[in-house]
Amino acid sequence: MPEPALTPTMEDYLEAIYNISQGKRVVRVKNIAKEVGVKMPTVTNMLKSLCQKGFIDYEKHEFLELTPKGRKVGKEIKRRHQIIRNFLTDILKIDSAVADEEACKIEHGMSAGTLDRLTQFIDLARASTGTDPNWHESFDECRPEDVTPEDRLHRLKASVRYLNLQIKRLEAGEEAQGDTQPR
Amino acid sequence: MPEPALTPTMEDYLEAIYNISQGKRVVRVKNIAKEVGVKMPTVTNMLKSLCQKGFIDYEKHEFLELTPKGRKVGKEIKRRHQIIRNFLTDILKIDSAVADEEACKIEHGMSAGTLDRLTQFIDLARASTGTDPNWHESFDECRPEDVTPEDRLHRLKASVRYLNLQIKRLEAGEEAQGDTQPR
DNA sequence: AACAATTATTAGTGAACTCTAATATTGTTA
DNA sequence: TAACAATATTAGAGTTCACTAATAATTGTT
Repeated sequence: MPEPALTPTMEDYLEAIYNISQGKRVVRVKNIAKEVGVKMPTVTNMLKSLCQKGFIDYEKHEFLELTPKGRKVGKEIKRRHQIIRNFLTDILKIDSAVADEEACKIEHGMSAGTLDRLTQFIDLARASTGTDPNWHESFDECRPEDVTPEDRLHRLKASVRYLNLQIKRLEAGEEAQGDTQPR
Repeated sequence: MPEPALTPTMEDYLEAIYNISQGKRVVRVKNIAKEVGVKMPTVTNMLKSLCQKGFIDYEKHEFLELTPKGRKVGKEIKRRHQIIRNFLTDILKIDSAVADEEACKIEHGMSAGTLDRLTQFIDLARASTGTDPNWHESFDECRPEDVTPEDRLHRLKASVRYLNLQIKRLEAGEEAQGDTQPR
């Protein structure tokens, strides 16, 4: 049985409906149109299609609601959006508006597995800000103009020393472990 | 003057043509079809459109070539693809095939600025493997199946090679550039 | 209750991208 | 070179998603 064949566009609509239904007591065609960035007739068309596919309950001029199936999708897409957005703003320090815009386009192209991985990464990177000021900090100031070549050279050499130590340990059959956090 | 209005799909075709023209001496409709994942008539249609827009030189049954304009686009999209792919495989440790697939979908949604930022980040994360034992290590460990010591050794050595190259470049007074940003 | 304003739907169109089936061209080989 | 195989194009059609213009339904106001 071929799955519902949900297009990225449809996912966007479901996400929009999900978002609106969180903030307002009724979901209006007008609101969806604004959120998605299309005209109202386009929304009406899509609503028919989503209804027929079982993602929303919809009868014209009446209330419109996500079905459980539709809500699940909407929620998932929103989750993806936020994870990607977080990565862009918190890690890459991209401007918030730009991050939102790009998250919209990216969110349909990543699998759940990759998203999970990205989440783990963000969490860990955040946690690391405390334990190691280096990487995160220096990434902040890593804009071409900010880091002097000497700085960078210094950092690179330190890295090489560390890596060579790790390699030596590994080759000696030891468990390679960070010395600040032995487990 | 409104820009050429290049759709993501068109970008994919230009990337494909660019890739093929790197490996083979002639670019065939058949090859493009395979690379993009469509049937031949679909390619023919697109070729007309790309030719009309000035991205390729094309006359039916004859040789087909990217124009400078088209080559620029193809190269840029390929660059994006590789940066994203590198992030997915090297940082998130996503399986190579999956990474490729997802890079395809994501590559059209990110601005040049964000891509640059991501490049910087990848470079730094690689360098940080040494300076900070914590974040990167433990991130490796949250992986379902653990990395084998051989894998790790391999990776470490690659990092050292990479870093040494960077150092050499820096000491030679060159602009230090990551291999994620081939310009 | 009647009218105006807001909101929503229909009807008709068009662009982008894909397909299959049929046809044409080019290249190869006996 | 004639015939066959490989490659490419045309013709015609379908899906998805967007639009404008016109119409209808609902809601708010006097």
